[in-house]
Amino acid sequence: MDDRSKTPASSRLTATARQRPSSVTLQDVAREAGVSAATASRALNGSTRNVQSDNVSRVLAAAARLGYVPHVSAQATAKGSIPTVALVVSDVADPYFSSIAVGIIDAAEAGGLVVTMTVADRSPEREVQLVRTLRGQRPQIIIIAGSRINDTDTRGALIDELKQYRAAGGRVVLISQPELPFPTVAIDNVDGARLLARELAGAGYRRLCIIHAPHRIRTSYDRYTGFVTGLEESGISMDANFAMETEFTRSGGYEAARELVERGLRNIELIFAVNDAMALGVMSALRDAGLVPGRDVAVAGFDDISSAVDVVPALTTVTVPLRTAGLEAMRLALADDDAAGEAGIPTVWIPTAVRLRESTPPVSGRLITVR
Amino acid sequence: MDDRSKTPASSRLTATARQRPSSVTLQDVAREAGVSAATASRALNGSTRNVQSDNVSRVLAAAARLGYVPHVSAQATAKGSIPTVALVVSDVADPYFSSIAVGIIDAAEAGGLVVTMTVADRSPEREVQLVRTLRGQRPQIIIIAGSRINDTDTRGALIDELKQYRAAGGRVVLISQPELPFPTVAIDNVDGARLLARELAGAGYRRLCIIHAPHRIRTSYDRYTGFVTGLEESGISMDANFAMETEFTRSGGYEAARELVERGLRNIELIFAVNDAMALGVMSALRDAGLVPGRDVAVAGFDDISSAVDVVPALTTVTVPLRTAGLEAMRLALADDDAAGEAGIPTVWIPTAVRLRESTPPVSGRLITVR
DNA sequence: TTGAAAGCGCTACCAC
DNA sequence: GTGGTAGCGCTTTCAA
Repeated sequence: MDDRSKTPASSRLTATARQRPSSVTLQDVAREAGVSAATASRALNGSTRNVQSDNVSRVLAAAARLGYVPHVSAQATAKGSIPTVALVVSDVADPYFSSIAVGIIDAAEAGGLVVTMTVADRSPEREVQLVRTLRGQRPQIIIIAGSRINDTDTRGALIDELKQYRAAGGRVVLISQPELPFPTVAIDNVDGARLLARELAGAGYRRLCIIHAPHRIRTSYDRYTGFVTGLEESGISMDANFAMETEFTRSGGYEAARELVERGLRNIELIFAVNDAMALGVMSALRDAGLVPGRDVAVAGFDDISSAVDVVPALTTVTVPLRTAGLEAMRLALADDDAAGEAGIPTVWIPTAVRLRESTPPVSGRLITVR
Repeated sequence: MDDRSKTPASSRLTATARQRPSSVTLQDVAREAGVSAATASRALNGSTRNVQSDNVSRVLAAAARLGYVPHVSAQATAKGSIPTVALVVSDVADPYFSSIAVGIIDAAEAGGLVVTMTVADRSPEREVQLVRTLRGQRPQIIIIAGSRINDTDTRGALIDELKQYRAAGGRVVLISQPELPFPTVAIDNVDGARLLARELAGAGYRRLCIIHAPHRIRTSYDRYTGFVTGLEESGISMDANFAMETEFTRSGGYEAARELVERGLRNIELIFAVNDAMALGVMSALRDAGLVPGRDVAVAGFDDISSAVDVVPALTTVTVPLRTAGLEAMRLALADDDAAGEAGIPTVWIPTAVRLRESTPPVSGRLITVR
C-alpha cells in the first residue's frame, strides 16, 4: 500500500515532464484553414448556420488533415460541464451491474454521451467519496446503481453531496429503491418475490427456507419481505426457524446451505435464496452433501443471471430486465422534468417476472419423497 | 477581480440558469481563507512544504466549509492531462473483461487515478473511434483490452490514433496479443491450450472435436493452434473433420454441438470449445439431445469463468488470471520505461493453468463406453 | 458572417 | 513563503 502510494508520484512527474508535447489545437486548425479561432470553433461545434459553408468545409478539411481532436477539458472549462454520464456501480464483475451498465451505455451513446464507470465496491462510504470525486469532473449526469444500505451517516452525506451536485446543474438518477430524494429507477423486488412465493406455493411447496442477507441491505430485505408476503397470501405462515441470514454472495449461500444440511434439513422442501449467486452456492452445497437439487430439495433464486440456465437443474428465479432499467435511468436523466417542478420525485418501476424451471418441479411430480 | 465583481451573479442566474449555476471555486476558497488563489492552490495540491502550515489548515478548513471540489477539467487544461485511465473493453457484460477491469480499477485507485470504462462492442471500427474520442479527454493512460482481430484497415487506423496519443504524451497499454507496437499484457492462450490438450491426451482422450471461432479472432485462433500443437505433441494428429467454426458465443457453441450431434457424433470422445461460454452452450446442446456431458461426451473450455464450477459436471477449462492481467497492465502503464527507450516493446506474459474437472473424467474410468 | 477579446477555473513561473 | 500574472484550449459575447 505504502509502496503503491509512492509509486504514482514519480510517474506523475514523468508524465508531467513530457506532458505538453505537440497536440493539435483549435488555433492550429484555424490557421491552417485561414480563419479565426472563433470561426473554427463555430464550424466545428457551434451552429453551422452562421458560418459560410466554404469556410466550414475548409475548417473541417484542415481539422481532418491535422488529426485534430478537441480538448474536452478545455471545452468543459469554457462551457461548464462535460458531455459524460458518470456511472457508479457497486461491483463491475457482478452481472447484475454490468447488465445495467449495458443499458446505460447504449442509451448514452445514442445521446452522444460517454459513460464513465466507477466502482464503489459495495461500500456506502466509498460511494460518497466517489460522488465527491466525480463532482469534480462536472459530468452532466451522475447515475448510481446499487442497493441502498440502511446506514444513516453515509446516507446523509450522500444526499448532501448529490444535492450540491444538482445545485451546480447536474442531473442525478438512482437505480435502486426509491428512498432518496432523487429520480429513481426502482426494481420491483417486493412484488417479484411475492409472485415467486405464490407460484411456488401453487406448485405445492409448503415447507420452505429463506436464505437472505442482513436486512440493512434493502434488496435482500425487500425480496425477503415480498416472499414472506406471498407465502402468507397463499396461506403459508412463515416459521422464523426457516429463515437464515448470511452473506449476499455465492459463498454466503454455500455456507448457509451447508449449515442447514448439517443441522438436519427436517423436511424442508425448498430453499429460496434472495439472489441467484447465493442460490448457486446453495445448489453446490447440496450436491457436496450428496443431495440432488430439484429432486431432494428444490431451489429458487432471484435475478436470472445467465448461469441460471446452465446449472442442472436449471434454476427457478425471477428475471429482472436490467438493461431496461439502465435505459430508463438514462431516459429519466435526459427528461426535462423542470416542468414537473418539485411536485414529485419521478420514480420508474421496473417490473420483474417469475421464471419457473427444473429446480422447482411441482411437488406432486416428485419421485422421491423428502425424508 | 473587478471583472469578477462585475460579472453579476444575478445575470448568471437569469441568463444561464442551469448552465453555470453556483459552484464553489478556488477563488472562493482563497477569499474565505484570506489568501491568494496561488496559495490556496498550493495548499490543496502543490507540495505542502512551501506553504505555511497555518495557511494550509486555514485553506483546508475553508475548502471543507464551502464543500469545495476542484474542477478537474480546469486542472486538466492548466496541466495538460487528466488523472484518469481510459479503459476500452469489448464487452462489459462479459466476465472476461469485467475481471480485467477489476484488476485495473484496483491498481488505478491505489495510484489515485480514476478509471473511465468504455465499450467497443467487439467492433474494431468502434474501437478506433473510441480511442479518438478518448484522446480528446487527455487521459494519462489508455488501456485497450480485447482480442485483436485481423483487419488490416482498422489495424492501421488504430495504430495511427494510438501513436498520435502517445506523441501527445499519453501512455498506451494493450491487453491482448503482442502484435501491435505498444506495451502489451499478453495472455498465453497458445500455451494454455497446448497444456490442456496434453492433459486430456494423457487422460486417454483420442477422438476430439475442436469448436472454435473464425481464425481472424486471434484469441480463438491461438487457442485452436495451441490445442492442435498439444495434441500433436501427444502423438494425436488432427483430422480436419474434427474442427468446427462457429460464433465466439454461448449460442455459437450450442449450434455447433447441435449440428455435431445431428450429423452423428461418430465416436468423438471430447469436445473442446475455445471459451467457456461456448462450452456451456455445447453442454446445453448435448443435454437437449439426451446426452450426458462428461459421461457420453467429455467437454472442455477455456477461461474458467465462475459458472464453470456451477455446471454439472463442473467444466474442465484453463484458468486465466484476469485480475492479474489488469494489475500488470497498470504496472506497465505506470512504469518509467523511458530509460528502456525504443529498444524493445515491453510485453508481459500472463501464464494460464489447466483446471481438470468432472466434465473430462479419465477415459478408463468411464462407466459407459461411447457408442 | 467574422474576428478580437474576455473569460472558464486552475496551475506555474517569477518576482518580492 | 506568498501574491501577481500569464497562460492552458476553447467558447462566446460584442463590435465591426
